[in-house]
Amino acid sequence: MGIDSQIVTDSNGRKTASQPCLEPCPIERGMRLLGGKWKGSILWHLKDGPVRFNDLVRQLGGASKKMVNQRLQEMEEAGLVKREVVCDRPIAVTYEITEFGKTALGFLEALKNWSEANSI
Amino acid sequence: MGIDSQIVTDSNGRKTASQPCLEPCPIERGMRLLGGKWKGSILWHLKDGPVRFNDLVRQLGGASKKMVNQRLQEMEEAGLVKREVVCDRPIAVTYEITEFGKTALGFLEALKNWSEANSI
DNA sequence: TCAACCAGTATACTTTTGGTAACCACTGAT
DNA sequence: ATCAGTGGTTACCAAAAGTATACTGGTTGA
Repeated sequence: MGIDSQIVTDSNGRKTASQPCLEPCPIERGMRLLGGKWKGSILWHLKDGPVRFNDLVRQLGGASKKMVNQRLQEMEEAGLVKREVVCDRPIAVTYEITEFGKTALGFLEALKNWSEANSI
Repeated sequence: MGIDSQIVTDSNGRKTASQPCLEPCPIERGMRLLGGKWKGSILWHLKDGPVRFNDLVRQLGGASKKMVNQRLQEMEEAGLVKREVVCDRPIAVTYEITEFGKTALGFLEALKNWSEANSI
C-alpha cells in the first residue's frame, strides 16, 4: 500500500495523495536493515561460513573495528547474523549468517551483479 | 575482487587479508547509488511513467521537498532518472525513469518482496 | 482579490553517521 | 619483559544526512 498511490483533487481544488507512501514503505524498511554502510558487505562475507571478528575487519579493509562491531550488533538484533563465543581462554568469537540472513543473499547478489554489469 | 578475500598468516605470525575488500566493493558501490534514504522509493514510484515533482513529494508522504529534490538531482547525475520541463508558462516538470534506471527495478522488487515476505 | 498551485530555494537547526585513538584484560611467542 | 595477538569498549570529534519553516515569482481558477 502506498506504493500504488494516486493524486486526487477534491471539490475545493486541493490536491492530496490518496494512498501516500506511509513513512516506511517496504523498500525503505528493507533498506533500513540492509542499506547501512558495510552491512551488505558484511553479510556477503559471511555467506561461506563463520568468520572471526578481526578477520572480518581485515577483509573489509577500510572499516574500523567500531563500525564493524556496531553493524554486527544491529544485524544480530535483526536476526541476520549470530554471534558465537567459540573459545573462552584466549577469547575467540565468530559471526555466522543465520537462515534468515541467507534469505537476503539473493537480493544482495542481484545488487552485486547489477553493479558489476553496469560498471558502477 | 576483495569479495573472495582470505586471511593469511605470514612467517612472523602476523595476519593480513590477501585480498582486502577495497573501499567500495560492488555491493557498497551499488548501495551508494540506491541505498540513500528515499532513493529506492522514488525510483519505484516512477516505474509506471513520468511523475511531476509535487506529486512525487505528496506520494512519498514524509519526505520534505528539499530531500526529494536533492535525491532527484543525485539520481539524475547518476543517470537513473531524467528531468523534463514539460511546459513553460505554468511551469511543469516531470521526472521519468531512464532505461538505465529500469535495470535497477529488478533488484528493488527483490528487496520489496523480501521485506514483505519477512514482514520487515 | 484571494487562495492554491507550480518548482523549487534559503536558512537554520538537530540527528545520525563515521572515524581516530586510546584503553581493557587476557594469551602466547620471542 | 615486550610485543602482537584476541574481542571488544569508551571518549571525542567532524561531517553528512535529514527536518522544519518560510520564501520566491509567477499562474490559475473561484
